[in-house]
Amino acid sequence: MSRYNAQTAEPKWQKAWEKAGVFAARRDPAKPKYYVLEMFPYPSGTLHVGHVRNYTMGDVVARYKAATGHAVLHPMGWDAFGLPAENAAMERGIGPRAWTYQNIDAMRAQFRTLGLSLDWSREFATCDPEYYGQQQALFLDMLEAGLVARKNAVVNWDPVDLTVLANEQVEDGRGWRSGALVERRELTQWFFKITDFAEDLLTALDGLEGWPEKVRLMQANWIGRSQGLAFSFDLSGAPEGFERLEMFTTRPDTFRGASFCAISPDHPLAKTLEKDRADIAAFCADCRRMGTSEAALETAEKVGFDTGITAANPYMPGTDLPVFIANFVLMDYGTGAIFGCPAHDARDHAFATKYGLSIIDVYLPRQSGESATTDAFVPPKSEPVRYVRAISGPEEMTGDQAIARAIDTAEADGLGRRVTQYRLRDWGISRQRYWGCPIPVLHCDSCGVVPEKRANLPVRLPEDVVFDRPGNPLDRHPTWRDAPCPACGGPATRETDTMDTFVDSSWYFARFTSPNAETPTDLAEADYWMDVDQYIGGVEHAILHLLYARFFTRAMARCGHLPEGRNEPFAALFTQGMVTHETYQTTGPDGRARWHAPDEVRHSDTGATLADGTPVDVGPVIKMSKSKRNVVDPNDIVAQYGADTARWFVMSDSPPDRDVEWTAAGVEAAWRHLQRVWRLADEIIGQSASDPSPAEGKAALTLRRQTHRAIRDVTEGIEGFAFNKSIAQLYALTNAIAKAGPEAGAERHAALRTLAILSMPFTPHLAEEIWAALGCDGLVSQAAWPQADPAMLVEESVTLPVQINGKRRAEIAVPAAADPAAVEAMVLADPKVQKYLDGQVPRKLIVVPGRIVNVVL
RNA sequence: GCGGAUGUGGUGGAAUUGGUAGACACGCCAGAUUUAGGUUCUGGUGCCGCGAGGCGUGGGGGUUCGAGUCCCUUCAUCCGCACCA
Repeated sequence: MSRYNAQTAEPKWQKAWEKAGVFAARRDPAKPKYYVLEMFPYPSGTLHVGHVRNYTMGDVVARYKAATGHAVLHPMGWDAFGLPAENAAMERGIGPRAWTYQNIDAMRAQFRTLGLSLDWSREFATCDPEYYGQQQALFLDMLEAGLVARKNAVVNWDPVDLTVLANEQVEDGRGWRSGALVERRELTQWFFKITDFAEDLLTALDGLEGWPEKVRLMQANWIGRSQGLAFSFDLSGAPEGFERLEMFTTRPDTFRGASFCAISPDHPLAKTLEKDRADIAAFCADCRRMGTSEAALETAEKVGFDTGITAANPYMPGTDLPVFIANFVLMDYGTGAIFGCPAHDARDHAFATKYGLSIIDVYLPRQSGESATTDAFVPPKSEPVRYVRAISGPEEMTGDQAIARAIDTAEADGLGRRVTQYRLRDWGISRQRYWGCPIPVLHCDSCGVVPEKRANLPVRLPEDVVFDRPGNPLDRHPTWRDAPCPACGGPATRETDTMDTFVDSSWYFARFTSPNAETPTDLAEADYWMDVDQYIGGVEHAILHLLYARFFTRAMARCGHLPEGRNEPFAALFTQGMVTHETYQTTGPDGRARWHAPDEVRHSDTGATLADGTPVDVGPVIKMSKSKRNVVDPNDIVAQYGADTARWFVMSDSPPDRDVEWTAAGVEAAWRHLQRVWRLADEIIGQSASDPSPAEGKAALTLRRQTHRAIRDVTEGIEGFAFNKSIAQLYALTNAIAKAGPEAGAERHAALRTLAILSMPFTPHLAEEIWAALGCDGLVSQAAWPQADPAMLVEESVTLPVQINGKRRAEIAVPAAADPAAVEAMVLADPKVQKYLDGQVPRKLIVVPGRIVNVVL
């Protein structure tokens, strides 16, 4: 009996696939196309088991689609720009470019050992000048199409690292790396005008039926469309130029409950006031400091500063509403100014209580009619309430009805207009960093901002840079920075900001359709392959990456780089779960906790210990992370067990969208199963060679039925992204073949052939090995997927459970085709049923054909 | 606070969508072979009960001939978003 040796078999088949060019994507008019894509990896340098799971999922789909007659595109590339390369440059003196390409080489080699059905001929990295040069061309096209804007934006500036920080890089008002107090700085930045597409990006979500509902909802909330009224109140006591205060509200029905107005500390009025008033300046400074920390924001008390200015509410003649500067008003949303209605908004209520402002009911509960003095009364807008201070309309209305009427009235009175407001903001893409795609524009003293000539693309990143001090090395690289103005030829300087790396990942899927084109895409290729039929990746990209990609397909279509109307990049999206592992901890002599890697820990009946016997605390099962050291290196697994074992394990047990716990026992089980399949194949092939008995008889027929059921169920599992169920069915088929024994004759041989094809998407190397041993032609990776024969799926006889008053009391065997009346007779004749009947006549007899019988007494 | 999910054996999870709850796997128990590679094979394994039988899908109620599945209510856990006017 031979043993299956993954270490020799796997490289052998990988070479065979490569030699035959099995996975090269080819346009084929005779076949439907299928584009399957997993989110491309960042080349950190090491593959982790999360990658193995993610890419195996895509591989299962790709291999299955190829077997079912599709022209498959399944490419791979590298999301290669980004900050870690610069950090590496600073920490170890290796250039970002060298570091990145070295990582790519290492990871590609690791990927190769997994036996993924990837078309490597299309590989590229986003830091290849051939790629980012086309991205620069896209930028220029979008600039011409009016989709790019240049405007000021406030950023978190780290004065020590000389860099902009993301919100999450600011901790307690300090930079995460430098610890320096973060400043708010206004910079002129480049923006993509994603808000131009806000409405379309929102409404088109309805058509994305292949997306998880959860992700669609998150995107809808992010875009945040709301209808409301834009209006203004006249101010008294305000500085010149601020005679009116522009506001936006979604609840104009509560106008007559207004008791104050509030503006953001960043509002132009606040900024004007703070110039002459030290107390206001101090208050605003306080608010801004708070704004940098999320935790502080959450717990922050609502505070305001009474400016002494008042606003006149036209719907409450004679009242003067005090105007506050308040820490809870956002400049980024609406106009940065609100009116407060304490009776019907919890936050306004808290604010009014604190500053002794009046609380005026606009509407009351229909039944109790109680006033809202202790708590804000905020019923759903669809619920009818009793209006006591409506702008117009009957006493009883829903909030929605009252809002519509209030808007109509305000428009008729010339006091405001109906507007649609979005939460979505334009996408700022400027990054003050080196390792990114240069923005292809120059700044000329006489011509202003000038786009680079297309002939000069790509604007390459200079290679002779050093990271010996903070800041962007492009800023201090005169031979790169200084260049002739493309318009007048005079002296000019290059834009030294580079693009957000989300830009790189917003169109790579389109580039894969024609990775060598002289333009961003080849329209004919894009027309054939796009959109991506199945996209797979982590839910952490549910908002930004996916929204930006959706924006880019629209922008590219407008610029002629994608076929018109092909606006959605991903027809179907699947968000996979993470790989988790137990954590292991000991307490060192210094009293500090230490984390331990799984391979340092020994398990026995008495508990977990280190090699030297030190007891180990087994902690919770959490996402694998370097800091907790609960990681498993795929290299080790592949070297020890082979790629098929790793693939089989990560696809089994847990549904793909849930987390899966990596356990040594689970890997062992996968490995044992694959060995068992091989032993079984070995035995059957040996026997059928000497004894090719015909596949008749009962055992053969049973096995044939089981085989066809397996075809149906494994296929269903793959189609439904329930790979764990497919795996369970493959286990069941293996058990069935083993159980059938030699009396099933040649049927075992046929079942084994089917098993080889059905398991090919999961364990392709072993499948090839069996396929070859069976003497089948060609590669199983190119074999056609089997079809379940409907005749083999129906049973001739079924066992029906019999319930008496809903409790299962007996079973009867009936022919599958038996009609209900015959079944009824058989049930009543059954001795066990008669025992329970005890002479009574059933009131009712329910026969669900093929399912169940219920006798009601 | 708002929004969304998820709760099934010792464990991961199945359940034809209202029709035999626990497929498949891990683990465990018993037996066989005496296995040299990380054995393999057979049988058993929801809980209580010696048994007939009873109970059982987070808890409580309801609809139904029949509920893991539908409705109401409640608890727990997880995720997303957020001073969004």
